[in-house]
Amino acid sequence: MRESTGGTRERIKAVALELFTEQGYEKTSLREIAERLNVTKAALYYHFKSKDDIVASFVEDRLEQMDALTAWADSQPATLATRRALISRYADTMFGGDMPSVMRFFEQNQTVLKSLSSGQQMRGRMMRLASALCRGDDSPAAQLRATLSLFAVHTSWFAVRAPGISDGERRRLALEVADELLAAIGAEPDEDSASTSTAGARG
Amino acid sequence: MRESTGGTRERIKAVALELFTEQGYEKTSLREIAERLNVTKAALYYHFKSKDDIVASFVEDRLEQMDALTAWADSQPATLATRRALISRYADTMFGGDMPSVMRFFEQNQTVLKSLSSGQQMRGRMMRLASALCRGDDSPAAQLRATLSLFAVHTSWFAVRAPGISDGERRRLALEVADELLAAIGAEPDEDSASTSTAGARG
DNA sequence: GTCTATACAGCGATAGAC
DNA sequence: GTCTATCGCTGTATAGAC
Repeated sequence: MRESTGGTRERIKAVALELFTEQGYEKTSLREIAERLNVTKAALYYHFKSKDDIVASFVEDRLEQMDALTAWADSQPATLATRRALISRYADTMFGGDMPSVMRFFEQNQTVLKSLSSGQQMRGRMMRLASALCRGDDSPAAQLRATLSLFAVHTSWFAVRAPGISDGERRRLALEVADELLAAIGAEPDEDSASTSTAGARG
Repeated sequence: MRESTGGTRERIKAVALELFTEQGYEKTSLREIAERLNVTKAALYYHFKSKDDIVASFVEDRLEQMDALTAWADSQPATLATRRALISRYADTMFGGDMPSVMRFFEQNQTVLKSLSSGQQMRGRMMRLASALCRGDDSPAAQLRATLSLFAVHTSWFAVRAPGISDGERRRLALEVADELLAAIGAEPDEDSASTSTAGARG
């Protein structure tokens, strides 16, 4: 390992992630982070180029995770079973996995992440995941359903207001609703869903 | 009318809404707004108590709009038809209505609005709308479905990446998916959806 | 290589003059 | 109703101690 002084860099990451998630990126100052670690603001600048760079540091791992997820999906047949397995694996990374906290941070800081480069990368990965979820059906309805199924996983964290509900139940609930959305992808359109179908060429 | 100098207050509101939506609340400075109006920062403080207060000013109208929507829903029978009519009216305020721009601002600034008082009010109204959407079925699944149906309306703005798709088509699409989600509310559970059942094993 | 001290321009906000 | 001047704070940058 490269940290020689007891992993100050890792401690910064941990505290920053906690504070950013709790009170938001913009409302958390570097002074606040530094004080919590009993160092000065400037010390942070030895370990990170900027405030944004702190975010980038703990987003990178997550990017690789999502890339792996997308790559796996693309190697599977474009069936409902694959879609369901994909959303289930995605839920694993949100609920049980090694870093659900990073995703909570992301969910909490959507706005500011739009202007952060790492946020835009994350956004791109999200869209690619949604694309993987509706492979074989690039209709607008399928795109919307795929995106909403990802949202179901995110939303189950705060939308469900039940007294003593557990994380496991939230996960199961999210997948139940997500599965229904995914089941409607790839099915033949029973209505006039033709509309503007210029049959977009997708890469 | 109360504006004597040509409606400076209204001009501030208009410029602020535009900039906040375009580049985000935190990344827009009062100096930027003031310069655009050829006044100084301090002049803004005659018209508004704070930066937050500018947001509150154009959020208030929207709150009343949502209150009216919720009140109407509560006066109707708790049927699927009511739910569908409600989400349709909601989509009207997002797409065709008088101020879709305010909603776009909201969608763009979710994070910061969590700490703004007007944002919390808005959040509360959103939850009440979701509650109205699942009246008669307070199961966790129903709450999740109701929330997602609102998200379907929001999400259709950016999740659907089709070349020349129109606002009307986005609206129709959003309602198609939302209707499916709403149809599953209040229906008798055909599975082991017995709420607190600890049987979470899904494969 | 790790950190402190110090400085800077810009921020939201306030006080008081015109 | 709008100004100038100022406050404490922010993210960022650099010089230099160990």
